[in-house]
Parts: sequence; C-alpha cells; structure tokens
Amino acid sequence: MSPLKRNDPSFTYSSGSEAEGSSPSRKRARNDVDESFRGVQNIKVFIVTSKLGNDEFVALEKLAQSRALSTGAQRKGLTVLKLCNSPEAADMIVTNIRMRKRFERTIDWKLAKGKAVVTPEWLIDSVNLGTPQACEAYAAIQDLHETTEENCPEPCEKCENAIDSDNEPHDGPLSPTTTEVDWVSHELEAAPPKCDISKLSYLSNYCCQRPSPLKCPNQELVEQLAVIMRFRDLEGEAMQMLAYEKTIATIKAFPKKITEDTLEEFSKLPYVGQKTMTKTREFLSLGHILETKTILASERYESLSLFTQVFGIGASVARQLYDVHGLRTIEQLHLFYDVDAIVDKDEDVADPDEPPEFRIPHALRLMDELNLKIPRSEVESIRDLVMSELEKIEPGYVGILVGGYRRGKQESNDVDIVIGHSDPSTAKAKITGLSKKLTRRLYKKGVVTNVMHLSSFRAPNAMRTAHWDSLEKALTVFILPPNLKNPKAPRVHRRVDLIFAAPQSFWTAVVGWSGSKMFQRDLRRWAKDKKMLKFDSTGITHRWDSKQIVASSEEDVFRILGLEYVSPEWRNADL
DNA sequence: TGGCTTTACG
DNA sequence: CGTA
DNA sequence: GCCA
Repeated sequence: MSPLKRNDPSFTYSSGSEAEGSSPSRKRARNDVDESFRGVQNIKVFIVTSKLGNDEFVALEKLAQSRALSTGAQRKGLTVLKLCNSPEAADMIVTNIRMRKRFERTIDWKLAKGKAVVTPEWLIDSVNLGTPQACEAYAAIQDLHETTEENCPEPCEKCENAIDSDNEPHDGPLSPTTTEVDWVSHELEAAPPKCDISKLSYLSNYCCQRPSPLKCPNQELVEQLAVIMRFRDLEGEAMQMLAYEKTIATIKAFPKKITEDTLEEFSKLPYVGQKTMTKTREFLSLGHILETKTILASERYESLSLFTQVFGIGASVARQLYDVHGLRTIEQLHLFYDVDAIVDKDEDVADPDEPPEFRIPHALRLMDELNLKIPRSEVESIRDLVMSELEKIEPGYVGILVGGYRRGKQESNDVDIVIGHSDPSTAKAKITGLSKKLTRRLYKKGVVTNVMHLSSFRAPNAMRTAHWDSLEKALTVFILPPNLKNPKAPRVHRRVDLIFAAPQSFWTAVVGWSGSKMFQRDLRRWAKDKKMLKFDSTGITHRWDSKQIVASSEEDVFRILGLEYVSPEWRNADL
C-alpha cells in the first residue's frame, strides 16, 4: 500500500488525551466530515527553534499552517496540524537537533519521552503526502527512537499488513475515494521549503528530478508493461528491458490518468515512443496489452520467472535449465541440484564459528521463506536487534533502515541497514572490520544463519579511486529469535544486507541504498552528464582529479549534485 | 548508429 | 554469470 | 526501445 493510499478520510492518533479508540473513527463515512468537525484530528506540534535558521523556522511554521488550510478547503482531510507555543501542550516535537545532550538543554528529557520527537522532514513529508507519516523514519534523537515510535500519531494502525498485495485495487470500503487525484493536487499545492515536489517536473528526462510515488494513477498500465520488461530480461534482451524500465519510470511520475484526452501529452513524455504508444492504446481499448497476455500464458515465462526467483540463478542460467535440461518446475530443480544431499552434508561439517556457504542448493531450500514479504514491523525488529548487538560491542553506532522500507513500502523483500558511528573522530576505526565482527557474533547467537557475501575495506590499489576503502557490506540470511510475547509465531528466514559506512561515505551510502534502482541510476547519469561528477554510494568525486566532496547530510548530497531534494517517498521510479 | 550507471567480488 |  |  502506498503512503498516498493512507490518505484515508479519517485517521486517529493514539497519544493525545482526547484520542478515542481508533478503529471506530476509521470507519466513519467520509460524508460525516464536512458537516461537523467531530472526528477531526488535531496534531499539536511544537517546533524547536534552536539549530533552525529563522527562514527555516518560518517556512516550517507556514507549512504546518498551510496544511490545516488546505485540508479544510478541499474537504478531504481530517488532519489538522496545530502549532503550539509550549512543548508540554504538544503531541509532537519537531527539531533539527540530533545530539541527545544538546536536545536535553532545550527540552526536558522526561517530557520528551512522552512525545514523538521528529525531524523537520516529518512535517514536510506529512504535508506533501497529505497524511501524517510514520515517525519511525524521522526520529530526531537516537535515544528517543522507541518512544517516538510509540507516541507517533498513527494514521491507520497496523491495518496495512492485513490488507493486500501490491497488485490488487486498494480502494476498499474504508477509503471510498481514489487517491490518485489526491497526490496530483498536492503536487500543485503551494510550496514546502525542502522536499518541494512542485519544483520537480514529471517532464524531466532524469527520474531524480521527478516525483515518483509508490503507486501512480496508471499503475495497471505499469504492471502490464512490467511483464514485458521482465520477459525481455529473461530472454537476455538487456537494452529492451532497460527501455521498458525507463518508460515505466516516466509513467510512475506522470500524475494524470492516461485517457483519450491526455494521450497526446503522454506521447510527448521522455522514453515514450511508438512501441509504447501502440501498447498503451491497446491497454486503453482492451484493458490489457496483447503481448502481455501472450507472455503470461506461456509456460516459458512461468518457468523462467520461477527459476530466477532462486538466489544465484539469473536469466542466463534459467534459460539453460529450461532449454538444455528441459526443466520446468521447482521440484525438478531440487532434483537437478541434489539439494538434500548437498545441504545435509554441509550441515554435518558446519563450523560453529563461521557461517556456512550459501549456494544455489541452500537458496532453493529456503526459497519459499525468502520470497515472503516482510512487514514493516519486522523490518524494525531486525534493525533493533542489530543495533542492540552493536551497542554491546561499543556504544555510539547509528543505523538507518534504507531500501524499499525507507521509500514507504508496506512490505519489503529484504532489509537494508546502513550503519555508521556517531563519533566522527573514531568512526573510521570503529567501522573497519565491523562487518566480520558483527556477522560472526550474530551467527553464534543463531540470528544469522548464512552469509552470502562479506566484503571489507580493500588495501589502496593504484590511483583508480581514492575512497573505495569506505564501505563494507555483509549480505546475510537472518532468522529472528522466538518472540517472548508470542512464542508460537512462525519465524521466517529473511535476507538482510548490512552496509558499514565510514563517515565521509555515510550520506551517499544512505542515498545510494535507499534506491530506487532507477533513481540511483539517474543520479549517476545526472552527475556525469551535467556536473562532471562521479556519484556512487561510496561518495561524490570530481571526474578530473578524483578528489572527493563529502556530503554532511542527505540534502547535502542533492545540493552537491545541483538537484532539488527529493524525499525517499518520491523516489519510487521502479515498478 | 552508438550508448544506455556502476564495478568489485566470488 | 549473478549480486549489491 | 528510445534518444542524441
């Protein structure tokens, strides 16, 4: 479910004193709203002025007020943000301060524990997305992370996991209106200071200049094109696949429903050419694309798709298994790879100190589990577990959940965490070698069951790049320990990627690993084409002298690249 | 018609 | 070749 | 498959 979808007509929050049970009010019909303001949710916000420029403060203030106005005027939201003059009266505290000590000098610590303490980005994103965002990603102070999460105003508590897969229409009885319209109007709305999507344009050739929501008004067309894209990939037609990826990315940012009326404007968008138009016309008249239907009906597509779901099997190997060995099903793969014999043998010789290898037979045995989606709550539990283990090694580590989770996806395929250290003077030493140290500890605890890949800082190698000694990563399989509250809850193996970043690479790593893939690709393309810079998750460098430019925040990365800031929720340029 | 992000590692 |  |  997209954050846009959470533009539910009514949401409640659990912290404030006047909050009532949230599910009754969630079910209230939209029509009740305009008449009386019963059920309007006020979120009281206190903005901490320290560490905010005056301009920033005024801008945030305006933002909060504009939200209240726009919801009222458009009669489609019950969310009203109210500024208040004292932190005591507030539900939420917005601050630019990150260090606990400095924060404590401004706000009483005990008081803060009873509130959600978030960064200004929470305010900005909540207004842009038209609904209060989960505070999780916006906790301003590391030590207040948990209480911030607990005290966060919830738009729709825990309903997401039960709802649906990504393919289904979302508009159930609880959200009678379409959301597509909603985000269009937000885009046209006035101007928040930072992630200001009105400064972006869906006409740009670079998706890093376009606002790309999780779900777009033409999502069904996107799904149909994605089938062709995957098929081109499976058949080894990489450039055709790339073309479809670009077309899809363009459509993801197109804010209007494609109809006969908008078809002409659509045809002028970048990466929309003749082939795309033919298929779009088919979709408009038939409700589907002809080639898509053919592909979906083919045994070849079905088998190749299945095979490539196995970690370690790509399109090339999948075709070989299909064409040369005549395999069609996963059962046949199990026999072909002799899964039982190989995995059993490996378990016999398992080293108690070092995690076992992870190859195709192991991936096949775990395939069912690894293909299950991961709810946000479990993503967070995994992060908490990793961070508490790091805390035991040495205090001061910081971790940010990145990947699809950070872009707002309700369910993730894997968990990505970028790990740094809060003390810049010792961070490099405290990060170096951590990848191995941490994975070994977690393996001994039984949390990490496999390590697919471990990379570490390399020794300086000639003059190619000056900074690749700044990222380590561990690609692992996790299984959470039994839940004490619910010991019988099924535990599932999960793919977890840990990225360890030296300070000079931390923010580029966060941007790089937040994705989406296409967004990342266009950041690099933009840096090269327009700025003579080289961008990747290890840093930003000049192309002529390889001298690194260090970014000190996520926004700084965009600033250095000469781009408007795009918050993660608007980086969903992939399917 | 050449280019499409990037590149080390197993 | 497959993975990030 | 689309673009410069």
